[in-house]
Amino acid sequence: MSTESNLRQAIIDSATELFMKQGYTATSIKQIANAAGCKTSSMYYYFEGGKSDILGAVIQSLSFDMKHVFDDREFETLSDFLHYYAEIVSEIMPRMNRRISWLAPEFRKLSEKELAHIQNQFLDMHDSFEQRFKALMSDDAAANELAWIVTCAYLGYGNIFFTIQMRNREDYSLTDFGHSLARFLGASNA
Amino acid sequence: MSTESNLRQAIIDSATELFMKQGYTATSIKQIANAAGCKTSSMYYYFEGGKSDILGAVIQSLSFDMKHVFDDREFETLSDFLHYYAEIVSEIMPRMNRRISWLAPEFRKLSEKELAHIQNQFLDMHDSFEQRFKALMSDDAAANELAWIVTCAYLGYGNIFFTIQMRNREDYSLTDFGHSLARFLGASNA
DNA sequence: GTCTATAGTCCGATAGAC
DNA sequence: GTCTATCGGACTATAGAC
Repeated sequence: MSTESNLRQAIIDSATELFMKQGYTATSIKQIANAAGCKTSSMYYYFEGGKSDILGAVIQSLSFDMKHVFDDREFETLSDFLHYYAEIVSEIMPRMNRRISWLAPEFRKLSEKELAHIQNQFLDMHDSFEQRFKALMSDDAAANELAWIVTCAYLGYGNIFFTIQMRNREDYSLTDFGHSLARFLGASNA
Repeated sequence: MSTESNLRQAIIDSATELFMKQGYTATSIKQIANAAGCKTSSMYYYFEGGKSDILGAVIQSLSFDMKHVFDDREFETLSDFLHYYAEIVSEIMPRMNRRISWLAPEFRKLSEKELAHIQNQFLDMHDSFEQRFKALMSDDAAANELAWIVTCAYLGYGNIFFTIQMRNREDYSLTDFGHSLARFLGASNA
């Protein structure tokens, strides 16, 4: 079917998995080669720039697909949407967070293009909220602000409870968090 | 005055700075030694376990001191407190975020004790909010929820705008964010 | 306590056979 | 395209002089 290289994709997939587990610096090209089923020298055929070229390819392959999740749904109130979103995001975010948390210490090394690619994932999340909120609130500026609050709140939850692995207090699930948010912010629409 | 070792503290300080700049894995013990003004072999006198022992010492030295900032202030409403906090946190959080963001990919390597030490920093932030909110709201359970929302929201802002270095849209400052939060959540008290 | 010297390992990368 | 073989360098850690 496809004439695209299997090995190239195998390298990207293996590298993605290893970077998520160990971080970029802690992962050696030998580990990537082993996981991809080839020798380190073979990787230089597809990635002339070596390890950093692989990093670039991995970043370009990251995509979160936030928007399409509720493109076909309509909501009557802000509260309805936020409660519905609380359920949806509980499924999506753990994976999303796992995919990018290892990147934080590497930002200094990234090219403009790679950095912009990651940033756009966050902007997409904000814009996805903003578009919804504008349909449910009369004040466009307020919809923009609220979209930032919700984005920051959810990504902060991800930061604390996934990245930091904070589990030693009574459980406070992502779903619980979402519904709390809906309750407090939903009132602002009235 | 103090009979404590100067070199030991110099190693911790140098390591802290380098870890913040480059991350733990990317920092070599030679770099730490150079910055501390000694040789790598000397570090093994104070840190028998080598590099990972230094990491432990650095983590133990991290402290954010959130509470005392407004221990002597009283607020009449939730909104008053959140608006005041918006200003305070703008000064504190950039430094706080810089101090811990490099740690994220290292959590797998940490001991129970070191992990708990970091987690307690977040719990302290939440508890600091919760205590305030209980004095300003009638519902204790709601105060707890709101404290999580605010904590997650602020640490999410830090994640996005400091760690991710997202600056390519129109400015949305930490102070702006705080006041937006105060406006939306302050209404919940009425 | 701090040093010099060095052991031993792993790293990223390249040359060249097939 | 993928391999074997190998280079020079950087790394963590240790031994032992002072």
